[in-house]
Amino acid sequence: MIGSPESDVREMFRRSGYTLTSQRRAVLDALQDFKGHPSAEEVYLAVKKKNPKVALGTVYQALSVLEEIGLIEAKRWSESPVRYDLNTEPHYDIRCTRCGKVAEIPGLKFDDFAARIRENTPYKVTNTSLVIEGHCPVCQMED
Amino acid sequence: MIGSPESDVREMFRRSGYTLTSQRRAVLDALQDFKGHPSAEEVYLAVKKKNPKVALGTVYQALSVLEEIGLIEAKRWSESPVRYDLNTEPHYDIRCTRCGKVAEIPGLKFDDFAARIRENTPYKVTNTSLVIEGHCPVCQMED
DNA sequence: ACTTTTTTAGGAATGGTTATTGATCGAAAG
DNA sequence: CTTTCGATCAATAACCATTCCTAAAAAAGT
Ligand SMILES: [Mn+2]
Ligand SMILES: [Mn+2]
Ligand SMILES: [Zn+2]
Ligand SMILES: [Zn+2]
Repeated sequence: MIGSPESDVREMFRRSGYTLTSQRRAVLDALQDFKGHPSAEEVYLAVKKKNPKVALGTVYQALSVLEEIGLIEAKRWSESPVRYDLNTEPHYDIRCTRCGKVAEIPGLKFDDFAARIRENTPYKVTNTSLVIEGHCPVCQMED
Repeated sequence: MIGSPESDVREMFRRSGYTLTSQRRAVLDALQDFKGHPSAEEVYLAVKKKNPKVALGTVYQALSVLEEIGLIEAKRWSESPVRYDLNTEPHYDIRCTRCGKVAEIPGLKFDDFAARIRENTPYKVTNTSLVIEGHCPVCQMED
């Protein structure tokens, strides 16, 4: 279920109490067109093509609303701005540390880390995420 | 082997080709005294107590040298500056998202992620790290 | 239509980190 | 010892991603 259909988008907004404004719609569309894992800046540039007066801050805000209501996910790597993912199904992404390209890793499934961790710490575990880096096929050729 | 003894420190520097300067020593000492997982800023403040004329940039530089030669490790969480760890044995740390405290999770061991990942992507996997967040016991009481 | 609330554009500000530069240190050679 | 010359340093400017601020615009409520 990549890229929720129109009705789902409306429903998510309705339930959250946020309004589906033209800017938020534009950000969502840009993300859809982009197909990859763009940064806020990249989303901004894409959105600006259709509506040149949208502000970068608005894109950041829209992204965080979209994330909050569960339509997109934010993913972080250490040497990169946050990247956004329309694919909210649980999956892992790997980022090339040479060219920055992000790719999905299909079929990779680990059993829940949180359970194991909970047995070993008095902390209440609220979030775990596996950060994966490497070299993409193209960049490997430069070795 | 937490906090390598003097001879090890010297050996690591010798092999790397970097020189063990008084500033780098001071940064290492500060890290030792601190005992936790301090940020560059915190290391800087600690170092300044004994030598008020060190610059923040020098601390950043020293930390990256120490990391490069393998005496310390840098760890990242999303809402925090990089934190440094004298404990270079493989282990996991959890960070409280409310108060920022970082604690080690002893006895937690996952089998190598990289192998599993490699089977599912054409990327050459160079690095994986598990980011863990939660609420510490103290902060849990505020619930 | 009027009022209240939410969202936006534009731009300034922030925080963590890196880059630049001229001064200083320090090991090795003479 | 001195001189030399690269490594390192302090100080400070620059950088980048992101957040914050504010007045204006848009949307929602009545
Ligand atoms: Mn993805
Ligand atoms: Mn640790
Ligand atoms: Zn690449
Ligand atoms: Zn806490």
